[in-house]
Amino acid sequence: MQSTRVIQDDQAVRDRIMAAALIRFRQYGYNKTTMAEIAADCDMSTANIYRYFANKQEIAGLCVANCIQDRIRCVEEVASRVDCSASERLRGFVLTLLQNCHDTWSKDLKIHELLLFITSEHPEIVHDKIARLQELLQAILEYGVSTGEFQVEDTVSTARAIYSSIAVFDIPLSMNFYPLQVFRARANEVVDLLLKGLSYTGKLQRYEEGSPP
Amino acid sequence: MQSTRVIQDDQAVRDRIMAAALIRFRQYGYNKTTMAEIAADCDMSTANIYRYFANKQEIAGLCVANCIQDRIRCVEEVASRVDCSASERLRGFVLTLLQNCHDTWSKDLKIHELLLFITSEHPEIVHDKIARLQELLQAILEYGVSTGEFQVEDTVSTARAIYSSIAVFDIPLSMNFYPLQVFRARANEVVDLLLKGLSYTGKLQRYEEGSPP
DNA sequence: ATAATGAATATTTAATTGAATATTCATTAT
DNA sequence: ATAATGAATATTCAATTAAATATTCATTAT
Repeated sequence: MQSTRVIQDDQAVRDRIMAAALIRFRQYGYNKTTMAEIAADCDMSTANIYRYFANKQEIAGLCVANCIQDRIRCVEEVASRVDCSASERLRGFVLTLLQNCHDTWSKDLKIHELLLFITSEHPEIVHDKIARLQELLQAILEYGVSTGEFQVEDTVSTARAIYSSIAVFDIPLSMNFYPLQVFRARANEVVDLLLKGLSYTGKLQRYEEGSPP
Repeated sequence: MQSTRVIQDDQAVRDRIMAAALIRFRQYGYNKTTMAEIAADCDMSTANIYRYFANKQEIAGLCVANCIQDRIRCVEEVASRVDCSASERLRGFVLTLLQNCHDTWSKDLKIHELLLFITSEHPEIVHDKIARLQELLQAILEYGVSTGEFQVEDTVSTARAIYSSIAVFDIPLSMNFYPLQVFRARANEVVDLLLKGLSYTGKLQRYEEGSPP
C-alpha cells in the first residue's frame, strides 16, 4: 500500500507541474517559459522539478502528446456518432480535423510552435496520430460497408488513400494559404468526390478508342 | 528598330545575370551568394546589375519563377500525351508532380530554400502555380468526359477537389515523412480512389436504415 | 528513506560591435 | 543618351562576450 500511495502522490506532483507548464507554454511559448517560473507556479524549487522529469523537453513532449490526445478525442466522437450515416461520419471527421488544425494554427500559435519543435525531435508522435486517424477512417468505412452505403474491397488501403487525400486539411502550415471558410468549401468538395468513389459499384464505363465524336 | 534592338540587348544582359545567379544559388544558396560574385561571373561591376534588376531578391524571384515554369512544363507534357487515356493522364500528372516535388526537396535543396524564402514574400507565385495545375486537371477531366471515361458534372470544382486531394504530394515539406517509394504507393492509391469517383455513374446505393443484418 | 532545497556548473540566449555585403549615386566612358 | 563604374552609404551577418537559464549535486528537512 505504501508504494502505491507514493506513486499516486508522484503522479499528482507530475500533473501539477505539467499543468503549470502548459499554461505558460500556451501563453509565452516554449523558449520564453523558464523552469524557474514553472517551479514558482508550483511553489517548489527549480531543482525539485528534476525529481519528476528528466528535463524541460520531456515536460513539453508530454504536454504536446496530451494536446494531440484531446484533438483526437474530438475526432473519435464525430467518427462514431450513432445517429449519423457513414457518409456523415466521414464528412464530420474531415471537417473536425480541419477545424482542429485551423485552431492550432491561428488560436493556439504557441502550441503550434511547441508541436513543431517537439515533433521534429519525436516524429513517432505524428506517425502514431496518423495511424490512429487511419484506424478511425477504417472504422467509418467498415460501418459504411456494413450498412451498404459503401462498396469497398480493401478498407485498410482505402483508409490510407482517404487520409492522403485529406492530409492537406491536417497540416497546420497549409492553413496559411486560404481562410478557414475557403478550406471548408474545399474539404466539402473533396468529401463529395471521395463519397462517389466509395459508393462506386464497379460498373466501369469502358473507354472505346475513337468511338465518341 | 533602334528601340527594339536595345530592348533585346537588355534582355540578353538580364538573362546572362540570371543564369550566373542561378548557378550560384543552386550551389551555395541565396545568402551565400553575393552580388559581387554574380557581377564577377558576368564580367561587370556590382553596380551595373542594378541597372537591370531592382535588387537581389528580384533576381531570385525570377529564378524561382523559371524553375516552377520548368516543372510545370513536365506536368503539362504528361497531362496531354496523345497516346494516353484520361485515367493514365491523371495518374501521370500526379506521379510527375510527386517526382518534381521530391527532386526539389532532396536533390535541389538549395533551390528549395530559395523557393521557401521567395514564396513567403510572394505567395502569388504559388497561387499562380496551383491555378495552372487546376487548369491542367480540368483539361484532363474534360478530355475524360469527351471520351466517355469520366462522368463529371462540374469540371472546375472537381479539378479543385482533385488538387486538394493530391496537394500533399506537391508540398515539399511532406517529403520528410516517408521515402519516395512509399509516397508513390500512396499516390497510386489516391488515384485509384479518385478514378472510382470520376467514373461514378450516379447509381447511388441507397442506404436503408436497419435493413442489413 | 524520501522529498526538497540552495548553490555550483553547464548550456543557451541576447546584446554588442566589427566586418561583409547590398544598395545608391556621382562620375566616366562610349 | 546609354551603359558602366568606383566609391560612399546602408544594411545584414558573424564573432564575442555578458547575462540568463537549464541542469546537477551536495546538503538539509521531514
